[in-house]
Amino acid sequence: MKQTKMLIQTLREVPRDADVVSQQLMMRAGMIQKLAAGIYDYLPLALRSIRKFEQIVREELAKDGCQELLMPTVQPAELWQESRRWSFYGKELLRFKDRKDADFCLGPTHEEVVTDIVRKNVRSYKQLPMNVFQIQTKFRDEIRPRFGLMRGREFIMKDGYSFHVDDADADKGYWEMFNAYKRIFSRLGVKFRPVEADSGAIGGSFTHEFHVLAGSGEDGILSCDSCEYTSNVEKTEAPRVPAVDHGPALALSRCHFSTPGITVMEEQAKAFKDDAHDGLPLHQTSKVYWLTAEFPAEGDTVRKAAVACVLRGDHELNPVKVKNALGAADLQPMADGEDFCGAAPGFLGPLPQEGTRHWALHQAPKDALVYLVDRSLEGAGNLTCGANVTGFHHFGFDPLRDLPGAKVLDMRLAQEGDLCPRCGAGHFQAFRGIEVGQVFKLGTKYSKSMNCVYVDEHGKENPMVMGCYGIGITRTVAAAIEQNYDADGIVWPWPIAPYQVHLLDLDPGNDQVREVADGLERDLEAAGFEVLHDDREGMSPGAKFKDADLLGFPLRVMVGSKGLKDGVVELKDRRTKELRKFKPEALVAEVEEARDRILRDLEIQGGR
RNA sequence: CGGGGCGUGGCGCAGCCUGGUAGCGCAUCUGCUUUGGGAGCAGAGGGUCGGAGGUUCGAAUCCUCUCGCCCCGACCA
Repeated sequence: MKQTKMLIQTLREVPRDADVVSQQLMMRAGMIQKLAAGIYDYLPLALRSIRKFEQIVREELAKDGCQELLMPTVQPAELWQESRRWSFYGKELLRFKDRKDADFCLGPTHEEVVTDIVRKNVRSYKQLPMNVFQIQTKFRDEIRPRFGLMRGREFIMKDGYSFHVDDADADKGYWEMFNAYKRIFSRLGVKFRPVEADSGAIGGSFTHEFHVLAGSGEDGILSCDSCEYTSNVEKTEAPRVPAVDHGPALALSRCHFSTPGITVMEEQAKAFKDDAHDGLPLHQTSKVYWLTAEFPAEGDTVRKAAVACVLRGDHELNPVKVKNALGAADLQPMADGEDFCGAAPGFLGPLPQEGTRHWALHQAPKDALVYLVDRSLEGAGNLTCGANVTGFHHFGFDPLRDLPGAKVLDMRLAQEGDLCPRCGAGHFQAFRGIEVGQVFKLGTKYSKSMNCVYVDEHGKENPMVMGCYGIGITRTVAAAIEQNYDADGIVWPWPIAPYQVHLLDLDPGNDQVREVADGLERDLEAAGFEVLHDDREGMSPGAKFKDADLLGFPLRVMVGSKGLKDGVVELKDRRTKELRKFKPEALVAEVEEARDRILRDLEIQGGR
């Protein structure tokens, strides 16, 4: 392919509104352009990568007998009303009316439509299990689209759905897809991790996310360096740290330490001084997070509760754990915690001070006030805690003794270096990840509400058990760039590079050079390579090098009069920058060798 | 939705405070000279200054309204 014939306009400068690497590089490389907030044109180069990744997905899913179909982007409201999501789904669901004033929406996902298809066509257990998927453009009207293709409003997604006769078979289907996803991301040529994830409000079911590892990732991941346990920090089980022995139990001493004006935990700990102490270790302090929980509505009343979460001073709170443990619909930091407790930030505590709303609630029925204690504080005593009096801390605090009715649970944020609670041998390593795929066991949520049933061998009707499986196609391509770039531009993984070889004619005005370059283009294409031939005239070699670095195809071939004078052309590896020279006749064989080497390296490095 | 910022040729920006011929770099086109890490010279094309209203002899510039976009936060896959 001649570059002069291709729609590629590279930019030397970074567009002002591009704020993540993948977006900057894709815009500079002329791959994408923004059409509106969160909506992008996929120009030819980008589309080639997208199509390549789609092809990998199709091939791997075909191995598990998944069937491809295509469902409309425009969906009628009726189906969404039937599943009740028409009202539950937020504003991300873009709704509109047709000319007859009927309600429609742009599909952010296709559970309703696929369930409708299956219930209309599948009647018998003999037809199950069934697994269908599509690769389709989705639309979610995100509150704040950002990060280019990583969080657009319009994006391409592979979404698959499986239907089963029972739970056990759904589990089987789940693990089948789990393994298919491992194959897909391995073939993609990026470093990734399947991680255990929080299943959120849907609850009960299990789910894995697939993350491409990248420093710019939005999600924190902890992975045991000894066993397979890898999870999203939102969910990671934190090991129970044994209580440190702080000597014979003391009684609670109110307002024992005065540290006026010092609000930072570490500095307070140093400033806790009395006759027997000159500062305390952080693990002898405690901290409290005051939250407001809202529970699912029962009738008209929404029940709220004040929640005090007590943790060791050097531990952090994981609100997702608290939310799940309480079964809360919503959990927020208490908006008016200072007023509630009667002290300034830095001096809030779990023990009530007379005359405050906290004090009043403390006397009242317990379900409006909940005390939670992290399990790493079980058995701990002689601690400090905020006094709920500005400038003061109590001493001799024993959470379980002093907070009657307190519940003990794991609610701390696990961190790098923590002992793995699964195997008890390894320690957590931290990664940042970009979520590009998810496998989810749905259960009967949709089959029940939409009456998607089959007849079993006893002639009895049962709801099908469902699973759903997504891969963000466009997001994955962007994530691959987030993981593979350098100061000069993109460094494409071979399997999704728009082209594999960038052939630079450094002297298009020179007939001999042009002939050799044209010949090499033909030879390489005949050997099965995808070649972009930079035949642009009147451009300095330096400019072509810069563009080639930016576009980042794995191999670069350079043909110029300088080299041909010595009878050689050059081959450069984009990633290693290794440069080799040889006769033009040897090029195809050399390129083949380089490809084999690159693919071999990918197999070793990719995945885990 | 709360806070902050920005809209000026395709891209990046200046001009606005203090109203008076719309400018610079990149990109594009023509010619000549160049040619191994974003070449030089000469010339050319391209902008209703986001939109509407107002003030004024005169508005990119001042005022009002409005639309769009970006960042931080909350939300979400």
